[in-house]
Amino acid sequence: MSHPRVRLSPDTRREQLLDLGVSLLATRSLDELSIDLLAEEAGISRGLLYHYFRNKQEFHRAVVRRATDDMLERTTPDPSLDALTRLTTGLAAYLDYVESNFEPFMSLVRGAASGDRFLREIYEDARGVLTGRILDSIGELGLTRSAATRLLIDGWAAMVEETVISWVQEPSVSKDQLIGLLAAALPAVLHAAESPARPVGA
Amino acid sequence: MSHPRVRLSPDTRREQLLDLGVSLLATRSLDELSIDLLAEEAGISRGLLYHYFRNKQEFHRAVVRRATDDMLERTTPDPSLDALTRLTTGLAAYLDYVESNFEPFMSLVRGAASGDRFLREIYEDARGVLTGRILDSIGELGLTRSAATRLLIDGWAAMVEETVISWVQEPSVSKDQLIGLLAAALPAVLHAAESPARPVGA
DNA sequence: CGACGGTATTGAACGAGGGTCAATAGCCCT
DNA sequence: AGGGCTATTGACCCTCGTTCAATACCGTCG
Repeated sequence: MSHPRVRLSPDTRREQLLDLGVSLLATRSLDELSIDLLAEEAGISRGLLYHYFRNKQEFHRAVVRRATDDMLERTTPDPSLDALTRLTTGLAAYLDYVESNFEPFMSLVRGAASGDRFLREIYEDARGVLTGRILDSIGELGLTRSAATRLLIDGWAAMVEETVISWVQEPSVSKDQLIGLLAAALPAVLHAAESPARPVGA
Repeated sequence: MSHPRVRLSPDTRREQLLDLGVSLLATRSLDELSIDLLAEEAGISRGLLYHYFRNKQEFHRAVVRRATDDMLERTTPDPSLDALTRLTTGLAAYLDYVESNFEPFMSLVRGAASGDRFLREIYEDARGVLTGRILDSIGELGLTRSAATRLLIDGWAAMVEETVISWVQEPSVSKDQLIGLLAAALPAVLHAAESPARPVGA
């Protein structure tokens, strides 16, 4: 049951551990990813993990960061396309990613919400990249900016996330319809900002 | 340092522990709410907690459920108002709640995302109540239902949540403006569903 | 008003899991 | 082939959740 000691280069070992960590998220949540389990799966001792990561938190952060980098890379739109097509293909790629990596993706979203400030930052950075892509396309999409634009785009992103998660678990419309809905919701929300705000009661 | 033993009725004790749990969330995240800390603050031994709750998870769930019940109660709209006013006053109450209970609120949202299935259920139930209120008002708001309505209302709720959290941390518009934006976004999003979906590339 | 009994409460003990470190042994280099 | 650098180990400690038999508070009844 005990493995022979195998000596790898630091880079190789680190990569192995991160890759393994991400793949384990397919069947486990982040806080079920214990040092014990990882060491067992990697065929190393628990102690070794601490040569590569300061503690479990930092390891978790590194794993989540790797997963989000992967997600961002896979959803990068082709810059030669026009803004509207970038939006819809970006949404399609995002949807595909969530569909085929549901558990790791949920770990990202969950981790975001966990108490850990750094995990939350990783998540917010990732969302920032996604919304940044939109923000950059605003002019080309025929939309204008206001004080609330950033806020609303972030809100729209949250809506996309929630909707996609719900849809993957229970598809109530076709994939193309969903993409169409979400794409249409973006200008709809931003236009809502331009109509005067109604004063609230009292 | 050790307290004299105090014997309370089960109901009183349970209430005390739940109330204390909720109030401790004001300065701590859910997973920083340890048995040790709670026992210390309550002036009881750790063991006692296990007469009232099966384990820590169940205690956490009970605390979170209490916090969400509180939130739902405080944001219940006056049924004698018309639908649009219910919407805006409901949003205003929600905003007020998040403002004055930011940390406990974040614990709810965070817990939702944590690995715990039951915490997620509590969160989804709470959101379900909020969106149910909207769903019930749809006709009165002059909106129509389609296959995607539920999905989009959930999405809109996620947008509200995200936007409100961002806004509380960095108010970039006035409170009334924010409420106006969010209220306007609801019909905007639902109308977007009615325009035909654009087919996606390829 | 005092003892008595039910049960709320305790605290010591256990186990699981994170974190540390001096000792060990693979692999590359000459 | 041997030696040295350092990747790797495994035993140890500590924190924290959890259990349970023993204890003592408080309402009740004589």
